Amino acid sequence: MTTPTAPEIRQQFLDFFATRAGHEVVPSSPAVPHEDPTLLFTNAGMNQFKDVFLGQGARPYIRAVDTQKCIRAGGKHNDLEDVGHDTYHHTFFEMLGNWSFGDYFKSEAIDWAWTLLTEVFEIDPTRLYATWFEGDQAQGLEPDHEARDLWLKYLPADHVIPGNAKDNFWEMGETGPCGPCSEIHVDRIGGRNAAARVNQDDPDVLEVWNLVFIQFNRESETVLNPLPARHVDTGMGFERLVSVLQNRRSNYDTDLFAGIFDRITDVSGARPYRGHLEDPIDIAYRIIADHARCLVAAISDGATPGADGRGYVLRRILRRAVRHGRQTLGMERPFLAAIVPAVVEILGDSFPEMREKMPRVQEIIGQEEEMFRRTLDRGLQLFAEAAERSSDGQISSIDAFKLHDTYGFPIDLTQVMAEERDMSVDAEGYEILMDEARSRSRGGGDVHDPVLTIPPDVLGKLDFLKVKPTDDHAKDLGTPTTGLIKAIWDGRHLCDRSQHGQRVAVILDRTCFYAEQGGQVGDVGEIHVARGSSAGHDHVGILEIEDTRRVGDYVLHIGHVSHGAVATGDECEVAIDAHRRAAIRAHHTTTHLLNLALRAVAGPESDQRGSSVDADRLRFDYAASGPLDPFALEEIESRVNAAIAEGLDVHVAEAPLDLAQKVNTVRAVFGERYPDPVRMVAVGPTVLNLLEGPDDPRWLERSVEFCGGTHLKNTAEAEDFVVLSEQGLAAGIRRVTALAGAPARAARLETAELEKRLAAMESGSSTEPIDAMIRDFEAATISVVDRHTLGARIETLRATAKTARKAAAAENRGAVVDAAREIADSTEGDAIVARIDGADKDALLSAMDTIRAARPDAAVLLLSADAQEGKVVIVAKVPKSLIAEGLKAGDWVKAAAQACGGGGGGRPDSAQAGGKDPARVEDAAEAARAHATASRVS
RNA sequence: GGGGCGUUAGCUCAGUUGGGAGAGCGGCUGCUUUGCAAGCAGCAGGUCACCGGUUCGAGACCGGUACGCUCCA
Repeated sequence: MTTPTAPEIRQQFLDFFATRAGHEVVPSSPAVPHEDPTLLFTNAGMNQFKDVFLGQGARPYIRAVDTQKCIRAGGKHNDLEDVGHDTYHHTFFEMLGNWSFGDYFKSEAIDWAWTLLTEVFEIDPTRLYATWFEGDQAQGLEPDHEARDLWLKYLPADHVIPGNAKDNFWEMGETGPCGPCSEIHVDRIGGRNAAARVNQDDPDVLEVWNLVFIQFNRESETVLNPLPARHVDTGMGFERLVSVLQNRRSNYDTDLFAGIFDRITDVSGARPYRGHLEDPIDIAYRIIADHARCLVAAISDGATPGADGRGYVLRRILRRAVRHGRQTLGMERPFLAAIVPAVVEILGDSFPEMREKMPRVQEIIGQEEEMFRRTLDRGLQLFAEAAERSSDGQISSIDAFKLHDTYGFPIDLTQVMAEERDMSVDAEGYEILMDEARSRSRGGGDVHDPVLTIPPDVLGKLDFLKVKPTDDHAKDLGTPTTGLIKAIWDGRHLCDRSQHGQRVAVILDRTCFYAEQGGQVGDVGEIHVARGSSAGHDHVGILEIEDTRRVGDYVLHIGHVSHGAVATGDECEVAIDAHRRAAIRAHHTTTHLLNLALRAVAGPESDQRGSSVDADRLRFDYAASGPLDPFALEEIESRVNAAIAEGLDVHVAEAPLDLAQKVNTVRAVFGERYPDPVRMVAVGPTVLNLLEGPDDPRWLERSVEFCGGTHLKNTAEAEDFVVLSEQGLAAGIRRVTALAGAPARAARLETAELEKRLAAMESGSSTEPIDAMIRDFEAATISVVDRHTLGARIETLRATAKTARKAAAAENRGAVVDAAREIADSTEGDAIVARIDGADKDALLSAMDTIRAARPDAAVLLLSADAQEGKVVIVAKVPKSLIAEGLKAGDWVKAAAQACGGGGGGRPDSAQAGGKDPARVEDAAEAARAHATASRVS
């Protein structure tokens, strides 16, 4: 028998379920889940079907088979530190899976798994073991005898093993769908009974496949409810399967990794990979190969290394790979980008996006590696300082921790470097500090608002109660409508009624509210119950709606009862805040125009990466390698305004997805899944025009997007468009913030106001201080284009004002120094007290220098009254000889300052003070003279 | 999401208990020279990120904002 290759094995799996059992072959969802912010990375095959299990979504098929890109490197499943040290941990792996959505269950799933493993893959049946759930009394869970009995059809009793809740009861999270599971394990050795080694982390007896039977929803730690529909979710680790079928003892000894190892050998010049577990060089090989696969998968799906969230996880992975490459394989220069093609060579056929995005992936990895090099350089310097400080040959725990926590210098590197200097590191103290930091940063876990969503079993109940999906066709018009209250959800229960002050989510039979979706915020507004309920009660209630969300096909109106009470069955009048909606519509339509303008100005690579459409502004995030210059921003602003001036009609219609995607100008959002039929929003041409001639080059100048949002009827209604700012969000992602409609008009007014003031200053007809102008200018909400032009003019003014100020100060200082000379010449005694009005602190100190140059042995106290500013400045210096006689500068100025409503202090030889009452400056001078005399008498 | 650190001249960074904003490199000028980062002297260059507070007085202390780095989840 010839050894099958990895691609062959993958294909056999997909074919088996597709041809024998009618499964739909579904592509992997992205390894970076754009739609689910609660999840750092796709970490299991079920992620892309989560909405189905939650009862919030459906698919056109009830059986599916796929291979899913998975990353486990952050959050709950974190295998990062294990990778490299054993034969089977990965940060990136493929999960093969077959799925039943309310269709087949345990018996079919187990039969097919057995057939595939023993007949198609020809695994020796005596090497297979199966586990089943033994039940858990504490949680009130029954044993899964059904699964046990199904396995006993194929396996002898000593190969069918019971397992506890930890191993054999699968849960999606603390709450949510769950159920018993059954694992299949393979003994690589054979010819023995390995039952005792199952689930013992024995590298030769490993779990290959987990069959999960989802039949409950967990509401809380103690409450489990049966699900309306039961599902099957299976997951088989592809790399493990390949190692078994290729008869290798390590996942890393398969053709999934060989090509990557060869490439690392070429790039590093190190000796080839030998596959030893303890060998540092082989460990480095495994780490680099695994991490390279992970980085390629994540970055080609749109993630970028960064400072938080998934970006931070990627940064750590990259740094770990780079460190092992440098420390162990001796690669001084950036190398990781050069490994990428080897990864793409192996995985690119299964995941075409890797091939497509390869140049960009290499660019991002190259930049990040360069950045890490700078961090290391800085760390080296700080390490040297820390080593210098150490007196006992040990780097202190505080230094080690600070190097790590504040400067990102990894602890193991600190240890290596310490050893090179025959020093050690206080690792225990470091761990204590690290634990403290960890518990500090835990703390505030976000409290999610239970009213905002509805768990699957309650959704099932709604279905049972025949609450139909909300008809929200009226949302596009947004005009007031009437409806019936079908359900009230208080975050825990469905209620019949809700009273004044309560916060609830209300489901109506129909609504004109728009639920948050596609970046557009949900509507706010009011729901009035004006008449009695069907039961004839005579009551009135008002709901203030603060937010609108969608759960499955229901629209949730979230708010509190501000007056009276409301009950299910009530008829109500439904009205959104129409002014707010108008601003939102203007922002949404101009967001589309902005997207188009960006493509024209910044190039076709500037894909949308996020969007927020609110009443007071819009934000648009896009992929970009660098910032937009002022001319590009001006071009974008004027392109959008040109489309507004044209008065183009906005057409909205649904179209079959396959036809819609053929339209040449459509720009789909990366990683987004679109429904079929899809809703098209076209600015200019009608949807019919587009579908009839999808290749018409004229469309390329028009905006056409797949979008569920609410839009203007005609671009002219937007009136104006203003780009507020353009800034970097993360490496490779930039954000444009902009305004349209009324907020844009306000911005233009503000610009006009500033321009008027500026012009007055330029012509000399205004004496307004430039500093006030600059403050207002910086705080202003105005177009970035206007900011640029006004900014240049302000800069000119500022430079002029600065020169003038300096000249005035120099002149003043000249006059002050002249006065000082006179004082030096005309004053008797060795304690000089004199006034030089109109001098600021610096000028007064210059005067001081002048006098002391002429009279080195004299103590000098100078006062300056500034009637305009309303204050008095006092400085004093006393030579050593007079300090000895009891005259201290600090006391001296204090005595003077107190006489004119102030205070002050300083050293005995030099002090400064201030007073608040210029009218009493002569009193202050008198007090100073008195103090000088009195202090020296005593 | 929660911490830590940073932001001072064109660049790299000092700045002690709050009391006159500094160094090195770079720039300009002059001199001396002209073999490897030349030497000497002089000069210019700063809303100490921004806003508010405490104070007679803030680069420094307190609060907030922005940006950057970094750690943890």
